[in-house]
Amino acid sequence: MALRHAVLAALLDEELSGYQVTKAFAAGVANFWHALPQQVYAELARLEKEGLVAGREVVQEGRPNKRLFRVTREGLAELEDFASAAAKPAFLREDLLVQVQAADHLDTDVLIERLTERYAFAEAKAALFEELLRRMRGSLDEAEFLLRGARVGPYLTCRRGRDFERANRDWCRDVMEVLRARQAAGEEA
Amino acid sequence: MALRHAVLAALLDEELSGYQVTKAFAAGVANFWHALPQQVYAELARLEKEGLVAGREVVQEGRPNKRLFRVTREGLAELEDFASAAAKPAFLREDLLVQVQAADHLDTDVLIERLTERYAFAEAKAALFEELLRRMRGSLDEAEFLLRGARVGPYLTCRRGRDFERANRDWCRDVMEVLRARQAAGEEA
DNA sequence: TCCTCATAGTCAAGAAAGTGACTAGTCAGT
DNA sequence: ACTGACTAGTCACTTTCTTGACTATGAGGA
Repeated sequence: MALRHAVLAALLDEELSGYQVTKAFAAGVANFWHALPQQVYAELARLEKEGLVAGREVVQEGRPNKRLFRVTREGLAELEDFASAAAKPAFLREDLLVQVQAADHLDTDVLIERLTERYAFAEAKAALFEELLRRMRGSLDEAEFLLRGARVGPYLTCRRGRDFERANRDWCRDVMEVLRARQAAGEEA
Repeated sequence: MALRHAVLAALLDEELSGYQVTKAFAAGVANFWHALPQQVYAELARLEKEGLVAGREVVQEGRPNKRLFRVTREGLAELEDFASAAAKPAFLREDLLVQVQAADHLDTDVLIERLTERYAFAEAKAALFEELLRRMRGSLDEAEFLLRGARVGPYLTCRRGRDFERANRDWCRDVMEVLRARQAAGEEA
């Protein structure tokens, strides 16, 4: 049930609309958690019913009205509770890992296509995170920001996201190199 | 539906019992996918019903009988199909990331406890993967094994697992450093 | 003018994953 | 004699996640 805590964490620093929260959890920019709009709205409704977040209607002109949510005192207590319990470590769970696991029994060229796609995706996502980090830092250099900046939490998680995608990119590169070298060695024989 | 393909991939190189497959997917040694015994057995049953794996009973003395499974031609075709479609990239989805995201609103000492736990876990798991890699390599050095060893697939996924846990460990270390430095700076002021 | 994108959501259904409990025999140690 | 760990599984249930479709309005471009 970490989505509920992820939503709470997202709302800590500013009041956001449900729509804005869904954007934060969207595929491209999910810097610390990912979820679809339907999940987010459902979770917000549950959180509001339980009094962990409070919503208020904001009437807008030129576009649909929206509801802005903020975390209540009870919501913060819930988060503190969550943080006080041991976090369960996550597992790597990638389709591509399954495909590479079977590499010795599959067509190398097909696998290299998959790796190339994943490489490009990882590269793009790492660049996006890098850009987000730059914006969070503002004019400060990193060491300065980490020591004195407001809100390092989102910065630190974003950095993990960037490094994760960099690691994915590098792994894809290495695996492609290995597969190509073996292919060449095989043809030679 | 990647568990089914993960199970197929696990059975590619050798005939295994359901129990052995559950061990391969267990928390400690899940080098490319993770699942509980119940999930594994259920998936094996489904795969057998669909003719993607074939099981045979092996009578044992001194311990319960077991069923050994192997991948059929249809099963391999299914895996090839799976590999020919684009793999969907996974997201980082860690409780600890949610906790760190909220770092600016939570107690630093509590968070450092969580980070210390995760650090130790990551370190242990990375060491386990390292040991597995050593065993897979045997007497060959890595470059030699990657070029000429049999079955590099499992080796490459295991390496990703090791690097993932190393990255987790390093991130935990860095985050703790940042949080401690801010704590010290705050007390000083 | 039509088409698409962005805002701001909602509903229903299904697949996948996780939890807890339980059977049953063997072996090693206290 | 009892306890706990290992082998080898199974049943039932719940939560979580994903898929797909659908409602509105307004702005900008071809």
